[in-house]
Amino acid sequence: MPHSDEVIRAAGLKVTPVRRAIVALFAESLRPLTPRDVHVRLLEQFSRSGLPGVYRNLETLAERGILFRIAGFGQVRRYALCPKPGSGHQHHIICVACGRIDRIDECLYHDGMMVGGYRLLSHTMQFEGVCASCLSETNNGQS
Amino acid sequence: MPHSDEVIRAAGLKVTPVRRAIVALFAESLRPLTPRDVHVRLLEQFSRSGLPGVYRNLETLAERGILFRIAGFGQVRRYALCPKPGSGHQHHIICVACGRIDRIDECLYHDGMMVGGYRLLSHTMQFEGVCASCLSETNNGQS
DNA sequence: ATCTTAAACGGAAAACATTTCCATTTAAGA
DNA sequence: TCTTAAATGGAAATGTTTTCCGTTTAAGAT
Ligand SMILES: [Mn+2]
Ligand SMILES: [Mn+2]
Ligand SMILES: [Zn+2]
Ligand SMILES: [Zn+2]
Repeated sequence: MPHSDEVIRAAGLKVTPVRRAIVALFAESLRPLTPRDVHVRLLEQFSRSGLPGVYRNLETLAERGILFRIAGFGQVRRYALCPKPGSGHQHHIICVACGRIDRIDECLYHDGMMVGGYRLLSHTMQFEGVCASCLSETNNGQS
Repeated sequence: MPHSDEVIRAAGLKVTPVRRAIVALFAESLRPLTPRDVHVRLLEQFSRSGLPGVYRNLETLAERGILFRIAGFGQVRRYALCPKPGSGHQHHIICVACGRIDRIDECLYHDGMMVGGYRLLSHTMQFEGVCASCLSETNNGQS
């Protein structure tokens, strides 16, 4: 009924209850989710949800530009909703103090540019830092 | 006998035959090596080399600043020799045409700078592109 | 309202990379 | 030599992701 169906259908995918729930989950979530996160949440609604189905759906949704696959924080994969379906790659930063993950909108690299003698085709980055609220709390923001 | 012993000893580690061979391997290798790569090469000299020992050694050598651990190219870890023991982090680029991996020496990010409202503590990056020699071969170097 | 079929599904098992455990060996300093 | 903490190999565990396969289902056509 909500908005998820449109997105799924527009991507040329079947609208299934599981898939609808997954997209809704990301639409509501403020943070990237791991396959395990998604699976746990799905089990609340579908007692027989399987992890392979979750992986399949997340990959499919990423291929269709609905989700973005985040790698590089540990060996655990995460996915985030694309701001608009089909919008490009993303970069993220994790706060070492509170674990929060945010999307970084600026990027200093652009595909096509020359880097170390290579013509750049794609790039991924992972940042670690201290978020604004943790900075102010712990007062190690300056000096 | 060669230079490896000094490096190992200077790091406060025992000089064992396996460890000496590992450091020598990296000193001779022009490219980063996976734990599996290292293990295969070790088996040529030590028929009873174990993979856990390889992992242990690579991590130990990385902790001591002799090797640098490269993550983010697929789910396979790689290690490269640090230009000088204790030199900082590295970034790498892989050629999608020939698979070659090179170290990138310039970097546009610096820890301490502000990124997306966070104070940056560390960062990793992985680049994909086409290397100079593949660029000239396939003549898709310009426009 | 059925029929048909490719897509999607769940469950079990496999595939991999990495880690843990533990008993044995060994480098290095006394 | 002697002593001991560090290092080692092998087996097994871990944790994530993938593959296989038989069953179910969404969606378009009848
Ligand atoms: Mn970018
Ligand atoms: Mn850097
Ligand atoms: Zn924080
Ligand atoms: Zn190349």
